[in-house]
Amino acid sequence: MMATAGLGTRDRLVFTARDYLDAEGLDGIGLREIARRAGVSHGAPLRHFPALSALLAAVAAVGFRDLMASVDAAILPVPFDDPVARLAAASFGYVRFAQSHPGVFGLMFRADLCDTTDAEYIAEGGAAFGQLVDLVRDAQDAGFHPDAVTTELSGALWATMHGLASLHLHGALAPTTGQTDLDALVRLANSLVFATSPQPLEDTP
Amino acid sequence: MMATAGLGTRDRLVFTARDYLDAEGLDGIGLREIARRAGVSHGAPLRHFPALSALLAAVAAVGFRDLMASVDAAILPVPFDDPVARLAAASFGYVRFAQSHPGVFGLMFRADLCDTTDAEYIAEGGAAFGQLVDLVRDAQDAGFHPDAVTTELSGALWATMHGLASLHLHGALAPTTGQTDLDALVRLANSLVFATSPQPLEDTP
DNA sequence: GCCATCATGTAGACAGTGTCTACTCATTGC
DNA sequence: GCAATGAGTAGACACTGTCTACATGATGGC
Repeated sequence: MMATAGLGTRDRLVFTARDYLDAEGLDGIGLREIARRAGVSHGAPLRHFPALSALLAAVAAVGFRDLMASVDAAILPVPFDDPVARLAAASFGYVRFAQSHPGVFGLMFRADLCDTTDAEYIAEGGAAFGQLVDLVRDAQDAGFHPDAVTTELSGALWATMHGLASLHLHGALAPTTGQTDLDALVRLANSLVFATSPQPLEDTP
Repeated sequence: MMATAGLGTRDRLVFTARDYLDAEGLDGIGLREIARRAGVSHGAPLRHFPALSALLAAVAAVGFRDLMASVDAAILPVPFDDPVARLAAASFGYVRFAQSHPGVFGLMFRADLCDTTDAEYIAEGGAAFGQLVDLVRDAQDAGFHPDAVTTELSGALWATMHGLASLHLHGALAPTTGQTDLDALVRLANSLVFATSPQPLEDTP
């Protein structure tokens, strides 16, 4: 829960919505509910956003920043001289953000709720992908699939972690795989993708 | 578009909803809209389903059957004696279904729209995952990550293709990766996962 | 044959939604 | 001092899913 005192109405609406998503999830969020919790009338949000989808796009943009922070935190303890390990660690940062903020994470990829043409939404989403691309480029320089197109390789790796996070939040993985520990599935996916790199990671004298 | 003449009202509602999803996508679907298109009053669907979410769960169950058929069609031309190639081919069946029926595919993984406790929904979803597990088991017998837990390995592979399909439908992949051909990304993801199997696929005498 | 029962469909009501509009009020700039 | 603007309120509107009362038609028991 974030303190919203001292903020302007616009920012208070954004952070109220974020708090709602963290507390109640994606279900039941709406313009009137956000306005109620922010202590303003149901028409007030439309003075700051042209529609609900614009407000939610602003919330999603904050979510992309928080996602990048979660990835940063995950790779922080991994030494710079092991770029593949840093990339693998980023996976945990991604799914852990999805796990700790399922409402915001779900919102970020819902085009029917977010105005995906919003400039801030596009900018923050692009920055988050850029963070991944940088990690992938370093890994490629260290011998990880060096011939692949960096953005495409990034997209494939992104999809793997995004799929794990999405299916986990949907509740589809636990009853089918029998595995309730998402970290274990990430480790397995990482071992599929990273452990068998065509270029060996260690020097083999 | 499926002919709905001669069907009972219940089935006509399900197939009308499926036609709507194929034609218009997930946005704007609703109980009253389905009833209008099926030519019945807005209250009629509730005589056959306790709520809209139950009707949509029935639509999703049909979707799981269609998904299985798409995967079956994709592996059909691949010979039985190459289980890893069959598994790789299944990936294309999965994403191609998502591409050709984005509305139904999106619905199938939306717990806020579908009643995920519906018996038929659970049964068909489980059957679809079982189809994947069988393919994975055969691949493991042929040397593909033979030590992994089959259901967990299946979940990880499912997540990769599910993530590609989801992000593609969200429109996130094209502007970031620059790649508009989803099949190319599936090939790349497959090459990440399959090409570098720890056990060589060919005999190395 | 008749009558009760039940399944099915209709129409209206109700509470809820997002958005639009008219109105109020405080602040700002000239 | 006053016009103009930004911000907030309250009510309306069309729409939604669900509930209820009612009509109708088929079925089964006597």
